[in-house]
Amino acid sequence: MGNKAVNEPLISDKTLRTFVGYHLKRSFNVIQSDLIETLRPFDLRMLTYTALVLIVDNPGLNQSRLAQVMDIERPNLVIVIDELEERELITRDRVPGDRRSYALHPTEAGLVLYERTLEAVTQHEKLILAHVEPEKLKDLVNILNLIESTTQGKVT
Amino acid sequence: MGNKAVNEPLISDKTLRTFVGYHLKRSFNVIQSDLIETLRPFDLRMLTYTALVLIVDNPGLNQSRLAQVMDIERPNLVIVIDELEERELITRDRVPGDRRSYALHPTEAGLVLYERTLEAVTQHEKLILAHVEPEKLKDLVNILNLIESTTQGKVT
DNA sequence: CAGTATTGTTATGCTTAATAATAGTTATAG
DNA sequence: CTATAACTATTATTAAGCATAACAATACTG
Repeated sequence: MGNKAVNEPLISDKTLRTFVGYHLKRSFNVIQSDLIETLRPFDLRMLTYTALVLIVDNPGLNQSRLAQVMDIERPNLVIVIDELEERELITRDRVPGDRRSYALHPTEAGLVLYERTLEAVTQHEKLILAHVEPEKLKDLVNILNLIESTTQGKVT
Repeated sequence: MGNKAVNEPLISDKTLRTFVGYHLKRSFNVIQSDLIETLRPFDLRMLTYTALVLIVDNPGLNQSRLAQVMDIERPNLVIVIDELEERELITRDRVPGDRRSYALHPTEAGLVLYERTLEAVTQHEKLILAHVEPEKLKDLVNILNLIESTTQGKVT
């Protein structure tokens, strides 16, 4: 009997807590863990999911542009696109004007998966943020947009 | 002449923007990029820096406890501690009561590096967040704390 | 046409993070 | 007191995420 915690001296992260980045990381970790679990049944990782969503929302875009928007290097996108193509969720279509690049389009299966995951992800995020007032979430996003705009402006 | 952007069709991430996690990640990336650059001159990575700070703030803690607070697995902490020890920034001291564990303490050099990096990191974060009102940063941290508290409560 | 830029790709390395298995040590149950 | 369980640190291995260098095919430009 007796709580185990009595043996565990409390650790202070007071210095780290003075950094906004530390709080951002910890909060993101909570959301990310949930997202990974949410995507698991669909056999999607965060990157492949992000790519799928962007391809559905912007059919016909090429890999360079997609990598730019996703803020990753082109080489890293290749395996993501490979995977989506192998699973027949998207197609790499040659574009008449430029034989170097591919136009990326979702397949029917891709669209179906998009719809189903969108619903699941939306639902899960709603659940995990249920205890935060909607008003505060709006404020949060507004402030985060301010921080984002420090460097990034690659997306409409 | 002529803006290059006319050739680049605008890409929409409107679906992703409906997710708070997406904004969290993008904001964190801005801060993280800056932090990595800030730590580079000190030859510290984020993990080693975090460990150093926590050891300075909580001298004598052991690796299990530290891993718990840092939210990583114990095996992953070993190399971090190895590196800090090799650079003589911390010591692994045997504890009289329990010959299994080590008590981690900062060395003089560790304390000095701690002070110097703390100043640099604080300064850099202040700069990168200069265009966000202090009031909003306070709100931000409060809301992030709410989100953090969803799952995590390992730290004082 | 010659030289340069772009697209996609391969190869490679680094950082972060997880799991499995192990040795040494401590705690506990019978 | 001995067998078993639990804990600490470690090694090895794996995978995700992200970066750079180099390259072939194609397109652009002076």
